[in-house]
Amino acid sequence: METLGASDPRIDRPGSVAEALAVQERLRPLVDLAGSGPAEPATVAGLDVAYAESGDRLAAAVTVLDARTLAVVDSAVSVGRPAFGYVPGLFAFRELPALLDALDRLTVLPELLVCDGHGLAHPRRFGLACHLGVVTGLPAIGVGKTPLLGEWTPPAQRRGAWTPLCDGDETVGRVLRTRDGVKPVFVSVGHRMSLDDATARVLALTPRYRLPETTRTADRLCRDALAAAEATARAT
DNA sequence: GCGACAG
DNA sequence: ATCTTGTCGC
Repeated sequence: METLGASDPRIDRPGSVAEALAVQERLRPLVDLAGSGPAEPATVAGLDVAYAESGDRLAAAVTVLDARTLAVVDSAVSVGRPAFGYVPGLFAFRELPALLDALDRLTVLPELLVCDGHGLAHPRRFGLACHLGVVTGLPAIGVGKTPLLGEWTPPAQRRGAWTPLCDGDETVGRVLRTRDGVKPVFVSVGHRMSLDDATARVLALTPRYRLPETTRTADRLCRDALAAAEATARAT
């Protein structure tokens, strides 16, 4: 259950901030902004990671939901170590190896990835959702709980209301109210998905709570997996 | 120069 | 992210 070492041909494992920035610059042009993904995917995956307080271990989880019923139809976890320090803007390098390993363990290939973090709403327009999308080739969207950058005004209190998230002249995402009167989330395009479709998808995934069912199920799974790994480590 | 800064 | 108590509400 351990994350494989530093040998995943799909990704780079930068050893410095400068190297990580170079990787983002190189991959950024590969993001598909045409929205070539299915407007109504049959399956949607949620991805999330939990960290041990010691900071030396993490658990990544992916849950695949039936897009219509929101029932979990598959899931997988991967326990490993953070692959990079936490640096705002380089966040993806920290979780990518473990998330890809978890994706590899799935039986059902999801048609859309819903990431816990941003996509284009990123200083170099290449947040975790873009990175995961490009590396896997799957449509992806980013849903952040707090903004990384951008100017915005609060959307109306009603579920479904939204305002643009802007970085200078560019609209990099949307501030979306997923529940009446509850703090909004920050939606941005990751890969092969339009902002309109991404918004519709997030609303379809939030019939009851602020956060998408995808991230909620993945969050519970990675927390449980981490707790189990910690318990095993303690007993060994 | 001084903050802000996804998880 | 994680650490943390109680508290308000359905």
